[in-house]
Amino acid sequence: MKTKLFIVDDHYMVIEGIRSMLQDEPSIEWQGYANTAGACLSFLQLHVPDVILMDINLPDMSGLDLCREVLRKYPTVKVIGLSTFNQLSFISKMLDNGASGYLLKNAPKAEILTAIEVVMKRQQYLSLEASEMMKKNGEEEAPTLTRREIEVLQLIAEGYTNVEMSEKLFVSTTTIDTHRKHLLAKFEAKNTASLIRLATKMKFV
Amino acid sequence: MKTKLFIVDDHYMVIEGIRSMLQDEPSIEWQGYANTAGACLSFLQLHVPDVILMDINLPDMSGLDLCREVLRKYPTVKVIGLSTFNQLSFISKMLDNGASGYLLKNAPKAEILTAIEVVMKRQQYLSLEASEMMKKNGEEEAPTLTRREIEVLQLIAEGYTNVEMSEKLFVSTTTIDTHRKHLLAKFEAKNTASLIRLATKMKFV
DNA sequence: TTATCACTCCCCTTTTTCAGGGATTTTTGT
DNA sequence: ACAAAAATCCCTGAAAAAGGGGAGTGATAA
Repeated sequence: MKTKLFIVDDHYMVIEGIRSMLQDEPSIEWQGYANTAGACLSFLQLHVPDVILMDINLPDMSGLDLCREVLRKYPTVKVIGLSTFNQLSFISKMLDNGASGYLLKNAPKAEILTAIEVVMKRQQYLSLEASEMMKKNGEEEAPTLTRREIEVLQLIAEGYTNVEMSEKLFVSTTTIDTHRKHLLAKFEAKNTASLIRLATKMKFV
Repeated sequence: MKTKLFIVDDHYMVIEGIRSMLQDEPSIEWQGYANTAGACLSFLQLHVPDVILMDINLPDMSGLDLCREVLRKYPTVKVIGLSTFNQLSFISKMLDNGASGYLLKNAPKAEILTAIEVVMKRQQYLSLEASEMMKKNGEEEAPTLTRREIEVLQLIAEGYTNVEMSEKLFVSTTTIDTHRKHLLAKFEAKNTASLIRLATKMKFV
């Protein structure tokens, strides 16, 4: 029984690479690829693969959202996240959204095959390098922010003062101050500078 | 006369993709690939290709430095930078370091061939999407900072206050304050928050 | 039907940063 | 050797942020 494989990635080179590596594998049935989340969802209306290799960064939708969406509609599909080193902060969120595993884009052929085998057995596959990176970077996990906090955070990063924000958002300056305190607490930052640095690294800004 | 092609990228999928796309091209002679800057330099001692496709991010050295190093030793080589969208800020630096062109990793086969042709004619190849992105982001140029200013900037980003920095660097708090004023002026930032945001985007932090 | 959470608002105090100056001493490049 | 750039130090006053409290409302989920 061949494993039906589909790929979503906006880099032709990556798609070509995987296709070239796996097209002669007897255990794999290459179903095709999509460059965008939209193209992926369209394809799934016609064919449902066993495994989807999915890039974290897509032009029209984040891989996070696409993953959730796909699994909501087609719960039997196994999703394996694809990423490069510097995007590891997203991976745990990807797993939270139901992905069965993740691979780094420098994975050799054997590792890709192993990952597909493992997730087909309904187990989780985590690449070694990546899970090590997770431990290192895992200490600084991105906090959960509310809508308003994200809004304020982004205005702070743009250089707005509390007074300016209060005028822009039609609330009191003390309200902004409260949001600010919550932001500092959630990021465990002692001042605006470290807050913005952390927020930028965690892609909030 | 075939064009001798070599690739430096730490993602197997990208290497496989390019190899698969170009291996049957009559105009291209595939010379091989390297995963690291070190491996690349070793290879070049034995064979000198016509064109090198070079990723901006390598594990052991930045593509910027590798590009400069390679061109210093082998000035006849043409280097084409490879990148994804979010690394465009590096591209202009890559060109400054002597690269002949750059491609995005979602480039189709035809574009890669065009790029190789163009740089072989000693012309520069800039991918359309990327050069557009350059224009947008090109307006905010990174200012020139002194050693001390970079030092202070990084400490600010880590959350140090002026007093803490003055103790760490064994200077007066007023000195730190002066550096800080210069930083704000150079970045045209009105406060610490926007300073750190800009500095992070420009890779100072 | 209570908690819980997000959002809002207020008080007070202290610390830190910003905005203006001005000025001296090292480095560094030519 | 000399000019330019960098690094150092100082003053004052105003503005902004941080630290520490408390508290009411509305929505929503258990």
